[in-house]
Order: sequence, then C-alpha cells, then structure tokens
Amino acid sequence: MHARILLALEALQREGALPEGLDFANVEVSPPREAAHGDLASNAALVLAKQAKMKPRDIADRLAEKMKAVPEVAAVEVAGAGFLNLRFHPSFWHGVVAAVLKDGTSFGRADLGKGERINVEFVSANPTGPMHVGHTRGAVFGDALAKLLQFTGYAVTSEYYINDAGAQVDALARSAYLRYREALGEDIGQIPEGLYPGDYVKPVGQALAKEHGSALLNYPEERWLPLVREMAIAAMLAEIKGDLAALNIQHEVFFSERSLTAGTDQVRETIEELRGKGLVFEGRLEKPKGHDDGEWEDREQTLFRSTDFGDDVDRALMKSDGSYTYFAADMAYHRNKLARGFKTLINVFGADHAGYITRMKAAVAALSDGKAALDIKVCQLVKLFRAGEPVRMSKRAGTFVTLREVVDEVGRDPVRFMMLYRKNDAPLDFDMAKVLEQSKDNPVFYVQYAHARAKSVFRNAQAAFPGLTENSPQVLGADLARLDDAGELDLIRRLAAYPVLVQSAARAHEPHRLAFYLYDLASAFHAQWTRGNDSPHLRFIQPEDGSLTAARLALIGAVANVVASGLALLGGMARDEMG
RNA sequence: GGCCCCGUAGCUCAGUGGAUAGAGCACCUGAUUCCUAAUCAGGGGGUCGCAGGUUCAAGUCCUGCCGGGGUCGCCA
Repeated sequence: MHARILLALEALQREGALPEGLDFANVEVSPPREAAHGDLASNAALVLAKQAKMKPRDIADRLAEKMKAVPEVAAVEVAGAGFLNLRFHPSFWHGVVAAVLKDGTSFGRADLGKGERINVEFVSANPTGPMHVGHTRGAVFGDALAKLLQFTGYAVTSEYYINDAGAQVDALARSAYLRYREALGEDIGQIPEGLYPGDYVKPVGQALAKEHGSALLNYPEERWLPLVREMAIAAMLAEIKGDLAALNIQHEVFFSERSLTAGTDQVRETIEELRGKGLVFEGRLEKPKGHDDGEWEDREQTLFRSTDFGDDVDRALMKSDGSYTYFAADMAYHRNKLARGFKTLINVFGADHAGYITRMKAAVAALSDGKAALDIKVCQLVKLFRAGEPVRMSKRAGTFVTLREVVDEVGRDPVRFMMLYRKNDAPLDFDMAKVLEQSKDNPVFYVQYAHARAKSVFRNAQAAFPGLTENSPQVLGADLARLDDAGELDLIRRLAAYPVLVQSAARAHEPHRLAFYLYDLASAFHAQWTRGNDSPHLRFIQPEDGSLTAARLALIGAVANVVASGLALLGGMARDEMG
C-alpha cells in the first residue's frame, strides 16, 4: 500500500498538482493506533506540505482522490491535520486469512536482510562452572534475536566466545587438581580462597585420576597445569553446552580466546595494526576515582586511544606482567569477526558489562575504519522469586541458582517466554511459581492455551462435521466472505499486522515485541471465543451451517498458525493440549 | 566524581516521531453457574520525573537538572 501511495504522489506530480523534486523518504503508511481512524493511515500530506509549499489538507484531498481508484480501498478520508485514512473492503481482510493458511509457518517471513551476514555473540560465560540463572536471560534473548533475524532474511551466525585464556581458567585448573588429589584419597581440607569450591569440579578430578592414575602428583605445576586445564575447560564447556541445550540453544561457532594466540599471535597483529593507524601508544593513565585499594601504580603502558571515539579514558592493552589484557584479546576477536566478512555485529551483554560498551564500539570503529556496525544489547538483571518471595542467592556462599535448576523446575518454554516478556534493558522479575499457574495472570499459559484451544475447536468440530480438519479442502477453500463479525475482523487485522511487527522487532533487535504481540493476539482470540457464550451465533462451530463453520475454522487455523510461528521464533513449542 | 540504563495509572510494565498515551494486576459496577477447556463486559484512575530545544507533530530525538539502579586501571 505504501507503494500505491508513492505511485499516486508521482501521478499527481505528472499532472502538475504537486511540484517536482519532492523527497518522499519520510512518507509512511501504517495502521493507526486508533481503530476508528481506519485500517491504514498515511502522513504523506503532513510530510510534504512544507516542501511543496502547500497546505497539508490540500495535498491530502488530491491524494485521496487518487487512492479511491485503488481496488482494495473501500473508503478514503482526510482527517486531523492532514492524515489520509484508508479503509479496505472486507475482501481484502479475507485474503489475509487465505494468505496465512497458504504460507503456513513462513507467513511473516521477510527479506529485510537480503541475505546479509550478521554475527550474534551471546552468553560467552566463563568456562569455569555451570551456567547460573543470571546467564539465562542473555542466552534466551540472543537465541531469539538470532532466530528473528534469520526469519527476516539475514544469514545469521550465532557465536559463543570462550574465555579460556585468562587467570580464571588457571584457577579452575588448580581447583580441578585439588579434586584430583582428593579423588586419589588425599584429604584436601577446605578449598582455598580464589579457587572454585563447587562440587561440579569433582567429576573432573575423578576423570583425571582415572586417566592418569597418580602420575600427575609428581609433575611440576608448569607440566600438569596445561593438561588439567584443558580437561577442565572441556568438561565445563560440555556442561555449559548441556545447559544451553536444555533451553534449546545451539551456537554455531564456539570461538576460543586461546586460539587467538595459538598460531600467529592475532592479538599482537591487532595491536600493531592499530599502532600503524596511530591509535596505540605508550602513555600513562590517571588514577581512577571511586576506588582506593592503594595498589595503584603509575606506570607507562600500552594504550588504545579509545578517547578518539568518545570513551572517557584510553584503555590498557598490556598487563604489568607483560601479558595481554582481556580487552586486547577481545579487540583481536572482533578483528577476527570482521576478517570473516561480517559487517554487522551484535553482542549481548549482561548489565555488569555495560561499562564496556563504549570501548568495544570504539574498537570496532577503529578496526573497521567505521565501516562495520556493532550493536550491543544489554540485558538487565533478573530477580528470581518463588510465589512472591525473593529467592536469595549469594555467589560467595555458593547458593546461586543454576540455569538447569530453573529449567527443571518450570520447564523450558515458560522460562524462554518470560525472559522475553520484558524489554531487554528493563529489569525483570521472574517468579517460578507464577509461570506454572494456569490462569490469565500467566502470559505463558494464556498464549499456549490460545493455541491449544484453537486445536480443541478443530477436534470438537469433528462431531458435527467429520473431515473438517485444518488442511481439508473445505477449510482451505472456505467461503471467507462469511467472516463478517466485528470480532472476527479484529482478529484478522491482528493477523495482518504480524509481518509488520516481525520486521520492526528485527530492525530494532527487540524480540520482546513478539512476546507482547502474541499475548495480544491470544487475548483477542479468547475474547472471541467467550462471546460465543452469550451469543451462540458467534460460536465457531455452527452445526446447522457447514459453510460458516468452515470459514470460522479457517480463521482459527490461521490464528493457531501465527501463534505457533511466533512461539517458534521465541524458541518455544506450541501445544495442542494443555496438560 | 565520570560513564551506562531506568523514571509512563496505586503496583508490574507496553508504547516502529503521529491523531483522544495503552495492557495486566488491584479497586468499583454488572452479567454468567450455562457452555466449546481454565469467565466475560463496563468504569474510575495520568503534569508520560522537571525545564529548555529540534520538528507540521515529542512519552519517543537533543541538552541540562532531579530521583533510583549498575559500573568505574592490570578480573572476565
């Protein structure tokens, strides 16, 4: 319809009713917030008034005349300051139902990305233990975003950056070595400060004992550490992959930080490349404020000139012991992504890494000479509740709740849905009791139930009309003109909005919009169902009227289709029955 | 102190620069005890934190304040 408006505007130009050389870029066509304003509204006259040096209403009137000639358009009116409101013939809406049924779960698919490659990095939790509930949100968000972008025409690579090179994994290795000695019968006492006390390290120790016997006891640390570390990381990574699988998440690429320096030293290359651009230098930093641990040592160090890109201070690339900082390695990692041909990068961060955004964007701008885009989505904290009571967690006391515990308790689909039922940058309360409630208060149930209810209608229809199934010719070829109730047309309008919504969610990198849409669609469907209580003629199954029943079942089939499609994009499964 | 995020109904939150700012919960009123599967309809309730600016048009974009949270060399 947008194209039709542009055509009409061009026609007006040819006729001399509008001046030449207008910029139509800001002309939009969208469903108005207020249903009374019609099915679609355009701001064309408002946008063009100044350029054309005409009154908005004059432009709108001329445009309205043109639009009346468009076949699907039933009515055109000029309203407000100069809005053009369009109304469609019912046949237009009936076509939407047919389109949904024809396209199935690919209804709403788009080609926004035109096949462009895009990299989505998410989770990237340290391989030092199982994932806890805090990681869950970023994991679900990243995965849903990847699916959404895939659905809208991007070639998405989902990626996990393994921090397997720092001091953390050495601490993990030492913890595993202790557990190894324990497995050989030694009393290791308390796990020292700085190491990982969790029980999940025990199996690694046992596996080491099984594989090496007591041989490692006689090795010096520089000999056993790499061995133990490799095994421990592999074990933790397997654990993490299992946790992710429980959420139905599979990254395509697991990228090892260690691999950056394994062959050619890509971190060194990155630093030298930036030095060549004049963006790396030797200098001093001022002591940071708000933190007085007395260990501050003023020294000359290798710095990245991130202040050129809006950062507060330049960032250190080398530690005092001569090794690379985490940031230096991360720069090399992003350089690697760029070298693999990605022009658009998305990183999903936890709230505690928000302070890292500016320097990371600076890095990508510097490395790509401003030609690549990095979008960083920050997921705020999740507060865990059980029946209204906050669940207390302390990492120090080892009482943190793992991702696996939550998934085991409430199930994968509720976790995924609720993690997306908030905008990513707003904090989220997650109540493990509430998501299992079977009531309207629980959005998960409400949406799933809409789908189950639709399926149930089909099952019930069998009594009066055997063979009237979802894919039957009666339903697919139903006389959709029979759909003339206001509630039915409202449902169809919502279905028609799905492709637009999917695209705006993809463009904004905001999958939560989909969750809210599904809730609204489910709500409209339940409302229509309930109207049948008071008004039997609105019930979906009309035993005396097969043609009407077929048309309504077609509508219901279309609703179920879109609910299933939307849930799939969020990473959940539609259910045919509520258990 | 610097930076980032948030501030919208009593509460929890939606709101691709568009018209009279929405939903759920809670509250009030009413309908239903039938039916296809787990109610539904209506109502009250708002200075969109404050003040400027950009725009034909600002909850939305920009700047400055206020309030809440997070974060602040070499950890990751």
